[in-house]
Amino acid sequence: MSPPVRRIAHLDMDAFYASVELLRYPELRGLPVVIGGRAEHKPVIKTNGSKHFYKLREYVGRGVITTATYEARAAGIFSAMGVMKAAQLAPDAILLPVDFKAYRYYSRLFKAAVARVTSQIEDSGIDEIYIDLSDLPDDTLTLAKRIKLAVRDATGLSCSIGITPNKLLSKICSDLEKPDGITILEISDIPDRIWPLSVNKINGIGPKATQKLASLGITTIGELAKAEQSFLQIHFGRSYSSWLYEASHGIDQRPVITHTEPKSISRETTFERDLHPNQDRLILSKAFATLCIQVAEDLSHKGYIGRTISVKLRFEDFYTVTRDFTLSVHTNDSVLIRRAARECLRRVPLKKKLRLLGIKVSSLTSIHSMCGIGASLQRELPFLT
DNA sequence: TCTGGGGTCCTAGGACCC
DNA sequence: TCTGGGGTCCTAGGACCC
Repeated sequence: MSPPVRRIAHLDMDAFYASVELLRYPELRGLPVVIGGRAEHKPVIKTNGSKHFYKLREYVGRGVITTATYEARAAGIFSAMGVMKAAQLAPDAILLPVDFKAYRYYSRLFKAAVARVTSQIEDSGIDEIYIDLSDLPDDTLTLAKRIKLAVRDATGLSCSIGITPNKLLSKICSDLEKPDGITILEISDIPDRIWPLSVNKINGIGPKATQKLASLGITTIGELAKAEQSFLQIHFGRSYSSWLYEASHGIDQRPVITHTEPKSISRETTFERDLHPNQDRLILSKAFATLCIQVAEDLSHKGYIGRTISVKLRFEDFYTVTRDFTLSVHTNDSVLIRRAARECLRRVPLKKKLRLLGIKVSSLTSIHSMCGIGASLQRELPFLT
């Protein structure tokens, strides 16, 4: 007997960061607005109460777009595009700085609203979730409408929902009727609705795999589904090729995971200008110390200690290296983290200018889980007392 | 006009142990 | 003197995602 067909929803907030900003600045509705760049481009409130918004053409320097309103997307602007490039496409688009505190607040609001419908929710980033509706009595369209209404009531924001028998298909479908859409698909709809789409619509097929597939004459999911498995295996290896086959046929058994523990906590920063390892030594070591302190604070706020410390360096030519060092004990102490990170740094030849510096702590364990440990171990962990 | 910051997962080689 | 696998940990890099 085959297992019962599941009903898995993927909910994706529409242009989330930009939409949150429009709640704050409703006068910008209908205009091309992009979120990104550095913090100093906050709107200026004039003495007569009117606001001055920065435009893309006024921006100088590094930075990328994180979100754009649908009006700005119409000009060809997308996430991860350099701000300077976006400025060429739409010089008069409004530029707002990112405000993660606000987005996290609205993220909590919409997730809490959905949680009042069902607790079977998997977090999948700040603006999207998977929901397992299998055990709910109502029909699928009714549930989709109820969830969208709950999100709108709680936040004033719209979202798009895809509902299919699994996460892979639902993730594709939530994107099909954006914004404010509902897409419900069954397995039998795959040839008509999924196969015409480009392979990169599959979550897990990124730029590299897309390019490689294109070089093999495969651009749509349907073409991928018709490819010989032995042919794919030659080019992608056994594990990835069998996943490609299953994905293209809409096969995905992954459950909705309602709770996960973080695997790593990190901080990194891209400098305003590339820094020379010697001439800018003071600036660099200040940044290095700050990152260690920030990671240590993040760890203790979130209640974790870790024992693998990593540094990440990105040079002026974008070449990136990482080094890590595993301590014998877990820690959230910035001094221990800095000491280990410095050991990592000594293993990197510093010949070129630096663009980015990052610190990561992994091999995490929650301080909660350490509560029952014996006295001998506690002596090793003085920061717990 | 180059390309942010926070993550996850996978691969692969070497050390080390049984 | 030569020849084994299996399992786990550590380290480094890369693809991918939001």
